[in-house]
Amino acid sequence: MKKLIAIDGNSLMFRAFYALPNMTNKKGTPTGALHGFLSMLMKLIEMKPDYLLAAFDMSTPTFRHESYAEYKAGRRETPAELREQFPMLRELLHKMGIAVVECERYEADDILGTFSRRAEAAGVDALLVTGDRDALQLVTDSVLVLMTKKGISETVEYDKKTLFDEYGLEPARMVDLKGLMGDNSDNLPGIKGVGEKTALKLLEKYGSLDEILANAESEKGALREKLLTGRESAEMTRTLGTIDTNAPVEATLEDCRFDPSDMKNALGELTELELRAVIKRVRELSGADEGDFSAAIKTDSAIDPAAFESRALTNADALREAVTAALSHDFFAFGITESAVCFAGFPDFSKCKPSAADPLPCCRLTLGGSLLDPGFSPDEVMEALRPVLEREDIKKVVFDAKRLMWLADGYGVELRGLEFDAMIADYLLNALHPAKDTQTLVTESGLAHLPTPAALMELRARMLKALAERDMLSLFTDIELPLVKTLFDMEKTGFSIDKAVLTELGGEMQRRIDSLTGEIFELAGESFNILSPKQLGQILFEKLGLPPKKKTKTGYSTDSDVLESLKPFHPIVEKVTEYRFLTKLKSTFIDAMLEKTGADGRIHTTFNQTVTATGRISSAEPNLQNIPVRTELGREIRKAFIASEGNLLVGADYSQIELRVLAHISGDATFISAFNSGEDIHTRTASEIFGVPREEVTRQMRSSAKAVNFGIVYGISAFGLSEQLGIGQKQAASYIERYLERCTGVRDYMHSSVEDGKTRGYAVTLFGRRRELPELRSSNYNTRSFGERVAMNMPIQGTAADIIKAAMVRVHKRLSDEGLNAKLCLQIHDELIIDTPEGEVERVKELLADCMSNVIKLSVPLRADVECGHSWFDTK
DNA sequence: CTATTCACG
DNA sequence: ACGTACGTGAATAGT
Repeated sequence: MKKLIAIDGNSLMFRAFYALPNMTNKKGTPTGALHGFLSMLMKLIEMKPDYLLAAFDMSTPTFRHESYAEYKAGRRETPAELREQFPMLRELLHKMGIAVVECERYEADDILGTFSRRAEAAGVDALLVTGDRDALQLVTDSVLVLMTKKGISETVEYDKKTLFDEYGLEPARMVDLKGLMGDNSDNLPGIKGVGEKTALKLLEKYGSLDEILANAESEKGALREKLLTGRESAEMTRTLGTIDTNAPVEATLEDCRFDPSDMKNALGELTELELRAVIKRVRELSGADEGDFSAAIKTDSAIDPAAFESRALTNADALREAVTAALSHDFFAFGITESAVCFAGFPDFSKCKPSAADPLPCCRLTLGGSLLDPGFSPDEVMEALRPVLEREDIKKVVFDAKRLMWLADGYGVELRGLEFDAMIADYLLNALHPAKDTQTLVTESGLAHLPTPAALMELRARMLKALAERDMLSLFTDIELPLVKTLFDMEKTGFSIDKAVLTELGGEMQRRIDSLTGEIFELAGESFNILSPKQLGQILFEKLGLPPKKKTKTGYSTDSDVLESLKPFHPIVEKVTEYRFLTKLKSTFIDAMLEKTGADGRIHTTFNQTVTATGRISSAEPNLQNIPVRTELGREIRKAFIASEGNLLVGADYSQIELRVLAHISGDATFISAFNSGEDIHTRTASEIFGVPREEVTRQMRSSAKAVNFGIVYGISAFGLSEQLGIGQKQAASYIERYLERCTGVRDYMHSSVEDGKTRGYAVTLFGRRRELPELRSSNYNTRSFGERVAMNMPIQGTAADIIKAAMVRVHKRLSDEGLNAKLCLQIHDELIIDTPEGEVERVKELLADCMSNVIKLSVPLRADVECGHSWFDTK
């Protein structure tokens, strides 16, 4: 359902002004009303209206003045400080692309009324925003009123029910109430001596003003007299209080269509007026912080739906015909939903623009069928489309190709010839806010209302252009797009699991967990849920009186750092730590993996290609990228991840890839020489920090240096490093200082990555991948500092992600080109695992190391360490 | 649905 | 004076 928000501009400005009467900017210009109005406006825009308008009164007399000269007489004059804010508001609204609506002889109320009726007629929901109770008469099932209270600090939303709950009246009777009570601010008399209480009582008794007046005689005493003498005055008040829902407003609903990204155009004016809080909100809501991507693919003219109305294919002949036609085209754009398959062929790219003359209109196949349309079974559809889907030379244009590959795979059909995946392109253009489906993408770019294949083709054209403008075409075409198929094959291959190993390990753990449970309850003197931080906190800090270290939002922190520091105080702490550790391993890894192992004895994870802000891949359901390795017991779990029958696992991981990337990007002489001469990088760093020869670096020094190197990659801070190392902040700061003194290339990189981030608005990897950095413009110190660390970290983590992705595509291609049966099955950020027939092991080891280390030439060598074994435990 | 905790790179 | 290391996903508790 589309939504209209209509604001009574005068009402809101008055209330905002009286809430902030003295606010001015540095130049002394009053801005309180503007500030209040715009803050409210931002809240309204968060509701994502499709249409938005601000209605204003005109200064000239209205039709109400014409019939009643005293209308609104005796009002205090508008203060000059408020009056001068109106033209500024108009200007701002104009720039923001928000319709300003006025109508000679009518008031803002009437405009709201008129638009609410127009919206109703167009099937659009309306929300009327005002502080004026008169608007409540306009409430219907699809028209709500958002009433401001206490100035503008609070709002109450009225629908028919809440209105009835409060007044006991239908919306249409609200004017009767006003007719009886009158309205001082409008100088409408109503009936003298009748206030809200009496009015409501009478309305409840008689139902309407007309009935009350007709039955005036049956009332007694003073009230009877009042009703009889006030009759005409009440009727006039009601007439004048009735909002005209048919005012001759020129602007149409369509004129009020709203696009948040247009608001960017007002940023200049807002800055001039020093409306800082508003600027921030405008930035966020208009997507100004997300670069100009939406503008780049945004269209002035939406696709004419008539030109691409999809033709329903209702019989086998029509389907065959459509498929035959598609086979003679270069492009095939399609989408599959639960109930339908939509597709269209296109002769070539230049003609993919919508035109009524398109030789192959979109076709729609109903799955399952209905009374009017028998529909096709999914099997029939896939079988019919097979020749098109499997033809490599027919270019497929889709959203989320990997999902479609799985879908086709379910029917034994292979999707070949992937040419464009809008989900991937969108991710490259806007990694922070990836679109969930075609629908969102198509509608948010203003292209069309429906995700038709035609709209998809148009999207393709715009996105390719946007990618080209950003120098991201190669990243898209050579890495991300082919990676889709690589990841699909990896998911399909899966990882073979030895369930017996897991079951055995799980049993051992459970026995230990059970005995720990008893010991903990014994030590605590009661039983409780050890996994509940709340209950555990009570036991540790209240019952046993241990000293709390940190607090969380909700209470005591009981994380592993805290428990570590509490170890000396009470024997229960160590037990709890072990209990936590074991239950974590058991439930997250043992139990979950057993659950996720399929009938084929394998786990098929899902690789997400569009979730991380840096370009990394993520793994889910289950996550195979966080299988334990750091502890001895945890690592045991890897014994259950085994090679297929007759195969071995060949695994390789990049050695220090992020520091090597840092060395390359920063051009730092110390790092480059260290890597080129094959030194241990942490030892080298230690020798720089502590100013001792490399031979004299102790284990302790090396370990500190390692933490510093990590810190550098994350965007160093003295606090973070001190936390990590358990040393003072001063000491940590001095490590960093000495480090940056010695590694000036790194120091300059840290500085310039932040500067570049500020000027460009985004961070970028060696391969051209971008991440927007809205945080750098924040007025909040913490947010801004975070932005700075991200600016330093993203190019490093992101480039490393680019590199392994490129390597994966290469490995995948070579395995297939060279006719090997080895299959990539897992990627863990800097590590690749290949399930390899024993006879291919040597070739695959070589191939893997070669692809990984030679995928790109940096100023330092990329080293990949290769291992092999029967289980993942052994490939280390 | 959010907060906390903890597994990985 | 402030309050932070970067990037993920999953289990659990508790609202």
